[in-house]
Amino acid sequence: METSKKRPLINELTQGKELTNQLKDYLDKPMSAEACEFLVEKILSSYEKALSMLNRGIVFDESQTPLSFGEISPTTDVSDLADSDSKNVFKKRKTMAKWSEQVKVCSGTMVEGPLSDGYSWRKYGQKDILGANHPRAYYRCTHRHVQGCLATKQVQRSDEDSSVFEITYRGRHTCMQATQLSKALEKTPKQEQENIHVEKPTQKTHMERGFSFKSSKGMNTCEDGLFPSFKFDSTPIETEKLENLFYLGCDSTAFIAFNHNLHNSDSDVSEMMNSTPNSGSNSPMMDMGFSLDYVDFDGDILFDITDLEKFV
DNA sequence: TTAATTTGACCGGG
DNA sequence: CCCGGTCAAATTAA
Repeated sequence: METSKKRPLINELTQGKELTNQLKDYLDKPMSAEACEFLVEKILSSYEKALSMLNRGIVFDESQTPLSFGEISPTTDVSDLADSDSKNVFKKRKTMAKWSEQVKVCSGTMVEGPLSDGYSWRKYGQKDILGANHPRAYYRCTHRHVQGCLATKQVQRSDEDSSVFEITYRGRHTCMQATQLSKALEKTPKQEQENIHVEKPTQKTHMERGFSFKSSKGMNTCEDGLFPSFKFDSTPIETEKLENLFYLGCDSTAFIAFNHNLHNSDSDVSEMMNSTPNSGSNSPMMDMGFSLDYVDFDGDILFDITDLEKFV
């Protein structure tokens, strides 16, 4: 690998390591969930960027305001959380991971299927941007309403080189993609499957369908409607990438897994912060059985708290 | 008939 | 008020 590409990679990994050390130091001390979440957020962000560089040979990252370590204080009071849920949501928006990649279209083959970056996206808007020759397309995770996954991306054709697309991702996926989901169910013992709790939200009409565990057609598709056909000039994607899809509760409270093997007696609603960058087929999460519950985007918890007790 | 895309309206921040 | 981002009704694709 050329040095020019190695450097940012090393930096990213180093930052990940330092942040992890920070988190480790804080483990024994009283630490607010918020601060913890923030740190984990940064760590995952680092690794994601690094992986992205490796996977695609792509490059670049801007955006993320550099982390000032002083911001994270173990003394940050948990009581802050109690009175400021709305503030937290606001902060969440601002601190949400954001990173960019430049993807070059393979000029020859126009026969290739639609681009897949391993996730399924749904286009929700397109805008002409001031000073840009091409419009910007907006995508959100297909599972937004079903699983509350807040990940989005923007795609914009480069002005200079129209074979280059700049893709800006915002927020990590908290959803389980279809492939992940079926895999999880395969490995979940029958009895535990029956315990999987499905809450049907009643407050939001667009969520009334509830969570579906059966694999339906179309769930595997990863459309990228803006670009009917092109592929990466660097090859690796798919399987390896797909193994890394399952992130829980990194950016948001949107998707929470409650595990009965965990004892959270002293915390009421404890978010599990658990990324499972497993390379094999068995993630710890998958093996233990869990329930999936809704939380709405604004942070309102939609499931009945009494249901929760069955699982903790 | 359902799911995805298109596209103008809408909204909030600067 | 302008601009970028999102919503949602209408339209098209599956």
